[in-house]
Amino acid sequence: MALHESGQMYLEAIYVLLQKNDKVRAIDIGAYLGYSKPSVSRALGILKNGGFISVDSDGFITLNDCGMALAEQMYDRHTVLTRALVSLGVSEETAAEDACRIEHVISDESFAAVKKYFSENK
Amino acid sequence: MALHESGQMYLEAIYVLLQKNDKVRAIDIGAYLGYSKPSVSRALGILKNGGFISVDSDGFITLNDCGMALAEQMYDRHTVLTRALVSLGVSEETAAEDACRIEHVISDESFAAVKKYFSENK
DNA sequence: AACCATAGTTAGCCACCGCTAACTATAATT
DNA sequence: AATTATAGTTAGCGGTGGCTAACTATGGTT
Repeated sequence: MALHESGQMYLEAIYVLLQKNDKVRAIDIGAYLGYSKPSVSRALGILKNGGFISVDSDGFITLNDCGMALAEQMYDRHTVLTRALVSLGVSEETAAEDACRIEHVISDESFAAVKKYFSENK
Repeated sequence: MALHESGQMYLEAIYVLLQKNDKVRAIDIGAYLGYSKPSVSRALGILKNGGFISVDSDGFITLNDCGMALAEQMYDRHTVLTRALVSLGVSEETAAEDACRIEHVISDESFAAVKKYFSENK
C-alpha cells in the first residue's frame, strides 16, 4: 500500500510530535501542520486503514512498524536535506521549507548520493 | 498570475520542443509529455488565458515574454539540478527524473546556492 | 441538571490535473 | 465527391487533498 505525499507528511508530523509529547492526538497534528480537524480526521483514517498507525480508544496515536519506518525515512530525508542546503549557504528557514517539499519527491538513489556526499564533506 | 506545477511543466516542454522543431503544436506536447489530447488542450487554454503563450490560427504555439522567462527558469533548473545530481554519482536517468520534480518545488534561494556550488566545484 | 469547551466525525464544496468518450474541423487520399 | 486520418475541443469522471458547516460525544463548570 503506497502513500501519497500528504500521507508521508502526516506520518512525519506524528513522528516529530511523539518525540516531544509522548501522547499525540489528531488535534495536535492539525495544530502542528496548520490543517483543519476534518482534513486531519480523513488523513488519519487513511493511515489507520493502511495499517500505518493505530489509534486507541482515547484518540491517542501510535506509529505501527511500517508507519514508523516511513516516518523515520521522511525525518531522515528532512534533516539531511536541510543540513545539505544550509551547508551550501541557504538560510535555516528556507532550507527546512525546501527540504520539506523535496523529501517527498526525491528518489532513494539521489537521496543516498546527497547523504553520502554531505556527510563526507560537512 | 501564478502557475502551478503542471503549468510550469508544459511551459518547459514547449521550450524544449521549440529548440528542435521550430513549430510546435498541442499534439507534439502531448506526445512529449505522455499526456492525452484533452489534458494538453485544457492546460494550453490556461496558459493562453494567463498570457504565457500565444496560439495562432494554425495551432502553432509560441512563448510570450513571461512564458519564456518561466520556461527558461525551469529549463535552467532542470539542467543544473540534473548535473548536480550526476556529479554526486546519480545515474543520468534518475538524475533527470528527480530534477524534473525538484525544479518545481525548490526555492530561488536554494536553487541559487546549488547552482553556485556546483558551478564552482564541477 | 444545565451548560459549555474540547475533540472528533460526517457531509459536501472546490481546485488541480490526470483520463475516456465523443464531437468538430480540416487536410489528405482514394 | 466520399472517405479517412489528423488535430483539437467539450463534457464529464475520478482521485488527492485542502476547506467550512454542522453534527456527536465527552468532560468539566456553574
